[in-house]
Amino acid sequence: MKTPTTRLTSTDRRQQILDQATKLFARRGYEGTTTRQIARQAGINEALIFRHFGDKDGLYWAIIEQKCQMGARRAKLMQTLDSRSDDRTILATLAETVLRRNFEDSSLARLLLFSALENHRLSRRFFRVYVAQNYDSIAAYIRRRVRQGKFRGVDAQLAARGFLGMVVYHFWIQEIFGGKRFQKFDLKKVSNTLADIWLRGMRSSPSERSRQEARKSLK
Amino acid sequence: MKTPTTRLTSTDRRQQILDQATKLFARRGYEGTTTRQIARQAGINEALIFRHFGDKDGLYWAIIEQKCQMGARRAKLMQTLDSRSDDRTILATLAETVLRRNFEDSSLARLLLFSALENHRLSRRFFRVYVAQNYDSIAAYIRRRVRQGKFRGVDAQLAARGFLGMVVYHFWIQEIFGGKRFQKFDLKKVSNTLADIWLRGMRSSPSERSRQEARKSLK
DNA sequence: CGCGTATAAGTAAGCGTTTGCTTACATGAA
DNA sequence: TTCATGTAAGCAAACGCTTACTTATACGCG
Repeated sequence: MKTPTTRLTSTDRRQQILDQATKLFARRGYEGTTTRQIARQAGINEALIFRHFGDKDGLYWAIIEQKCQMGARRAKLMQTLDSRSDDRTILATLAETVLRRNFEDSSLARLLLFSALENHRLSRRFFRVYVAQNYDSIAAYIRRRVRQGKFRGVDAQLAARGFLGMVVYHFWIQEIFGGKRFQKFDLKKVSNTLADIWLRGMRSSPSERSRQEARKSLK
Repeated sequence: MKTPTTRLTSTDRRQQILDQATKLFARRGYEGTTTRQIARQAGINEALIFRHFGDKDGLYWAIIEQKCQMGARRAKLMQTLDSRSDDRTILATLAETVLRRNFEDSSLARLLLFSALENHRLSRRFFRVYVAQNYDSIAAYIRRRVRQGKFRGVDAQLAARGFLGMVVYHFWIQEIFGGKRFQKFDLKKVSNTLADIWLRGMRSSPSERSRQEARKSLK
């Protein structure tokens, strides 16, 4: 009866449970996933989950915690914004990276949405790491370009939200709402088009630019 | 013990259950809401729910069905796009209306998101009525303006998605992700700013416009 | 190196509770 | 009187979680 399976170390097993649970929580949400499902998916006894994580909530926390650490480490995505390329390249690259990452593995996005919708207490840090932080980076970039007279002087936070909005919303529509069943889009085309619209919308017109330069030379 | 309450007619009671259930499903999702909660919220016995709707799924269907009918009827929101105002007014008004409606009652948006995330089978029609249809209206508007030489010739579907993306994403961040706890925004300012960015990004430059007119006169 | 033992990985079984849902009965309105 | 509105009570299954128990494995000791 007993299949003498090789035992895993505590950390390995912990990680395996974490991985399987992440998949399920991302697919069906916290309330929609049972600890029994997770155990079966991981091929282990349910009790192991509780030994490792205390309770279901603890498991969920551990998942978010892990995703946050991964997110903090990979925050260098936003280094794109410091590159010396032109604005169009920077923004199209940023958009393409965000889209590609999410399309390759939508579980993080789904987890974020689920936790925001159904479990606000747990999701605040999640939100800060994956959403608010990115805004701040983009907003800082925008403010710099405004100071340099390249962008119009609009609310940087709002403009940043506008850009990410275009990009992330497109992903959500395609992936979460199933829009991809009706229409497919070329990733590069989407990135370029959206970046282009936003950029033209932000660039200061020549007249504004000369006014800005005039103001500068006064000081 | 018995409080001799006045009885409701079948349709009235049905509607009352629908209303209360909508609130709860919007707040906690399908899996996160129990039929007992709904009964208590409506101040009735649980069995009444099953008499009216068969089972929990039937109740959820009835809610989505009702919301879809309401959505189909109010599709005239998009008539804004046919008004004779200038583009800036049209778009800012559209944005403001979408934002105001959602901020006043976020339950529809939450319901839409929840059903997309956790119950894909039920959500397709929902998606078509509340999302896809709006795209088509805006895309048609864009194509018209492109034909008139006022907008650049970008993919209309994508551009429409970009515009709604900016607006709807802003709402989601504020309301669903709790962004409003960190920063509040003036509704009119948001609408105007986002509409402005998008519009400047879409307008054809004078050189393009003259080229377009040259092409026109050739025919 | 072999070996016994402590320790932690892993399990079977089932606890009390809640879940969606049903049944049998009461009661107000036409 | 009739019949649909409404309820009390509870069922089987599934829920999160615990307990009591095996068993593989790392490791100190001779």
